Amino acid sequence: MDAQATPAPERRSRGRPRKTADERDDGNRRQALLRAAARLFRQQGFAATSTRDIAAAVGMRSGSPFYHFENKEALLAAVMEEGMQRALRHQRERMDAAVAAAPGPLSASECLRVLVRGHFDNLLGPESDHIPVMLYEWRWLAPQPKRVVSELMAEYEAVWVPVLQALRREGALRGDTALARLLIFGALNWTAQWYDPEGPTTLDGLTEAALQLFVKDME
Amino acid sequence: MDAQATPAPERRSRGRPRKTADERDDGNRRQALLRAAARLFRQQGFAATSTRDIAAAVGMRSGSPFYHFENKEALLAAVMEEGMQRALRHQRERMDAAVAAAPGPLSASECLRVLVRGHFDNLLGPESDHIPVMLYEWRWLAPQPKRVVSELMAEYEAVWVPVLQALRREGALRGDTALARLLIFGALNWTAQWYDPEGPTTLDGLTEAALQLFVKDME
DNA sequence: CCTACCGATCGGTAGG
DNA sequence: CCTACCGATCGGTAGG
Repeated sequence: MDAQATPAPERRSRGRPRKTADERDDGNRRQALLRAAARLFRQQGFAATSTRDIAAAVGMRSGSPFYHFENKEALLAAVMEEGMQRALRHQRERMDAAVAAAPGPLSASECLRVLVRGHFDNLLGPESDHIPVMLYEWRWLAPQPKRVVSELMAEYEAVWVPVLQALRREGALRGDTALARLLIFGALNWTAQWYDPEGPTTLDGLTEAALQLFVKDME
Repeated sequence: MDAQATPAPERRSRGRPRKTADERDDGNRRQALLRAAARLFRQQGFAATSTRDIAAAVGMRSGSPFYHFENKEALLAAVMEEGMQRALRHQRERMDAAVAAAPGPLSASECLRVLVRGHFDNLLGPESDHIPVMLYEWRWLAPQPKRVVSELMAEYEAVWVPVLQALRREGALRGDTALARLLIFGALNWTAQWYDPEGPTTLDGLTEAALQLFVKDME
């Protein structure tokens, strides 16, 4: 069964047109794989997505993703790490922009609004597959990248802590702030399950709904 | 490769001890499969759990689950349907008990407390694998059971609607109640990702934290 | 990055 | 419910 008549490896011209130099070898093939992996891991989950699916999505053959990534887990790790890096950058940019635009210092609830709105961008905006993958496919991450991504997540969440504590001092938030933070992130992260960008609610509207729910004494 | 010398099917005595009459044929084998499936689907996800894993968990051979269930999807559907039926029953019992125990009528925030506390039982209590499976493996459910389970979920959520509307009338909740409900369920459902029953927080404590976060003007 | 594989595993079935 | 399978698919690799 193994041995069979193999046709001579004749040099037939490829079906697909040859790629020009700047389409190839950019390392943008790697980027294309990452984007496709993020989308498919989100749609179907890590376990149900084959490396063949990912290869096909970018026009490669089944073995080729392994030229760019050591294995399937490494692809997942790269998706999550890139997602978290981008989310962190976006969080910083939004916060800096809000501080720069405000006439005076930002109130704690204004800070929270900026953080929540930015989180919705990271979670639900365009090119936002990476973060839902990180949240919902976490169990498949190998121990080593798990530590790396955990630290990035801690960094992301650390920005929220003083904001929540300030709200608590104002009386706009009650109870344990650590539990409040976990519950708030739950409410926000769960939107990835039901939010429809085509629906009537905008990300700004969603942000207001969240603030009305979490923060007391809002004018 | 297919044809090979098959040893005569001699009647050798089984390695496992024979089961007594009341251990067998109860339909409790079906129940055992459901429990094992719920646990494994929760731990590893639907796609990564093999029917062999489930069979082995209850001491069956690889083909035997298909004597009880038509296919793997039917097992998942049964886990979710049973989980939702039990959750609904538990919700009704808790609510009835609270009404019976109270001296007067229940306030809206007292109602919400009962609902939240019961939801944590359904999600995090003992024998609570079914509901997290339903929440997190939803995408694998076939269209027909999806309709069935959807209706059960709608029934479960419908109990919350008048409670949230009453809170809104009191001023204890602001903004759109439909959005508030989705955000609240998100906060509650996400606890399945991080809550540790061995940790310092009890389900009662978690309930209080949730009510402090969601409900304004709590004494 | 493709070709041509391999060994392992999986859902499911026929027949008893 | 077990035995003994099957066809399909999967992650990954050697060699170019």
